[in-house]
Amino acid sequence: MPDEHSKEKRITIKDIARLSGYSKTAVSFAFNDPSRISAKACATILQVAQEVGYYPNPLARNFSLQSHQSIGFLLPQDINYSFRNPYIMEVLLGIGAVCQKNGNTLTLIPPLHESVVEAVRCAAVDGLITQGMGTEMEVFDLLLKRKLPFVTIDGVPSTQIPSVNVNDEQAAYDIMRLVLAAGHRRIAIGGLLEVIEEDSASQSIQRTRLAGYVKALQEYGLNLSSPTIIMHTCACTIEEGRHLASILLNAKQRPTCVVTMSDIVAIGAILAFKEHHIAVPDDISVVGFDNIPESAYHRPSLTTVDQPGEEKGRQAAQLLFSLISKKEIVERHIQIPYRIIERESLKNIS
Amino acid sequence: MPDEHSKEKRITIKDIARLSGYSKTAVSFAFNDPSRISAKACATILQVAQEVGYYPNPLARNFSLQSHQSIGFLLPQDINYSFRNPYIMEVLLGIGAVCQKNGNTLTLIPPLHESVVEAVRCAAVDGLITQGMGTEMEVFDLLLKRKLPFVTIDGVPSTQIPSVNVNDEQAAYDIMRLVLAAGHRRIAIGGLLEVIEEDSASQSIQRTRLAGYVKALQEYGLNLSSPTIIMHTCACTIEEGRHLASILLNAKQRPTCVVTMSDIVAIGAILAFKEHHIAVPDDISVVGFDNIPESAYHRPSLTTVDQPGEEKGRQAAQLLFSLISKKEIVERHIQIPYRIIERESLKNIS
DNA sequence: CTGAAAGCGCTTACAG
DNA sequence: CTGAAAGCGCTTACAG
Repeated sequence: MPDEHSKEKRITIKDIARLSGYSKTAVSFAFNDPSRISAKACATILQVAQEVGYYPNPLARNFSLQSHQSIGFLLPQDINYSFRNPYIMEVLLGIGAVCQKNGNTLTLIPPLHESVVEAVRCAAVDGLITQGMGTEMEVFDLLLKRKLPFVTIDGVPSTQIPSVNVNDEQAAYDIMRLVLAAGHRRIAIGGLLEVIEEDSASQSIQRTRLAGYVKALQEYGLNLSSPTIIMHTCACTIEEGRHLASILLNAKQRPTCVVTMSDIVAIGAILAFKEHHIAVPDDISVVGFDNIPESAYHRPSLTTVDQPGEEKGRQAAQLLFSLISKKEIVERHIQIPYRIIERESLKNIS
Repeated sequence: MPDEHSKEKRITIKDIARLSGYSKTAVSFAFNDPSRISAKACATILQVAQEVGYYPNPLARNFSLQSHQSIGFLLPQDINYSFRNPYIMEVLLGIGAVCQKNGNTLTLIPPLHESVVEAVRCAAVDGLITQGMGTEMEVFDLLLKRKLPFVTIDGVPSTQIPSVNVNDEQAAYDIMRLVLAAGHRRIAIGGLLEVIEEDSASQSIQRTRLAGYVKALQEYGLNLSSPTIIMHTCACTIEEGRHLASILLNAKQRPTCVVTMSDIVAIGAILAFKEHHIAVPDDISVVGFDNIPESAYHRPSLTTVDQPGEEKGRQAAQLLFSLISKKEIVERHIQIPYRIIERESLKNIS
């Protein structure tokens, strides 16, 4: 009986109004715009609130204001993959830093019940950033329907969709040229290519990069159908890199160079080669993409394409906040510079 | 005039009710519990919703259900520090994996307007996980007032507060003993110690670890006041590790071993020593804490305490979800095993 | 099976 | 300066 009123029943604005003798309006103003009420009223209200430990319920507040004070980062894959990729972590850091500066939280949105679409439906955010999502995904439709502002990172730039990318085709072209110039002609290409095979209408960053590879190959009289060019689909994880290597080990004609679309895959492949006593780059060369910090430390260090994940995250978040606040957007398509990084993992065999 | 009604005005449940000829109740059921209405009603409603691209507003839904479908991860420091620490990333991965499994999002909560308290006030989550927060923080008061379930990782276990830790005192004791057994007597200790100095009533994991160090030192007739023992406060970043090293370089009597409370600090220190041509471990030994992946790759590899960040994150998240759903909790204080990892960075000088 | 209505806890134009 | 009241868009007992 004594703690009858402490019976769960969380305290609301109503209680504070009653307790302080002011209206709910006044209580609300005390917290949000004290200048609208007298100093005395404000003091009394805050005092009472303090005593009973009241603070406006964020959920109700957000609902009333129709805002979440949070943006989302949509993970295209299982979190166990995404989060193990240092490149994604760099992107995350960039996004997070901007959120922090803007007083927002950052909502990580993994596939819900294994469905990205489902996750987007339920996402309680003011806008979101996608990473590595192809245009084939119905996700974008949904986003447009929900009128939820969003920005893609490593998506395929289409005029309607705000994006942050490096020039993927050019970067892919550059690194493939480097490989070819080093004398390699038997080349394996590893990337998330299943998308491409399945649905020729769909676009993805892998396809964009592939176009760059092809352009370079053609200059050397090669193409994807050439007998010395092997393509193999491969998700963006270290294990898949290992797996890719093991497959190549068993190929009749082993390639002299493996071109991957991700450092993490390249590193996985190198590890597997090592385990099978295949020396990189002496027996086989490997090149990556991203230039994650590990690619410099790793032995052999990785020849790769440097793209600044953190900067991409930052720019994407800034763009998103501009979209949310409906500021005039100067440019909805941001292109970040990349650099080819030559290190140890590519050997000149010419 | 033609697109008068497309005038922003997002569609709501009301519109679907009107359009479909059913009530809002029916529309709601169509999405949440189709068994409560006729198949025909459901089909009609879903059909209409489909056509106009309607889906229940998550914010309103959450508000009505009084749930966010999201848990928070409270970052004690600037995101630029937290996110650069691989150990934190491991914890994050563990938490994230459980969120994904439970169909929740994970809200990253950086200090809001540089205030952790402010951040907690505004956090729109069903519960949260803190990492590395001392008991001195008013944050816990607030959490209790808001009746928000929470779990601490690397906090100081107090009976009222659910926690996930290794046995920090014992682990610290073990590694310090290892250092002493290797013959070291001039020892520098680096950790976030300012808390301790400022407020002796406060508790923190650093203090717990320090107690372990002291216990080991005493067995060798030493204590924190011994002239050969140097303490230096040091935040948990690679730069601070560098800074710590530069200070020790200038000490009159250089220590023979640096004991840090974090691998990232240890690595920073080693890098700085290297730059000053001080060889680790030949000129000076360094030991860490955490056993982040880098500490195995790094040259010299790091002697350290292995604590599984991912596992800690996972357990903390599972515990939190249990608290939120008010399941019977078997154990509110989880202790995870640790291991001392002996590698290259500690030299035997006896 | 179906729907009118209360309720979730705030914010904020509006009138006084 | 102050407060009654509408509104944010859902969910869900409850009555029919």
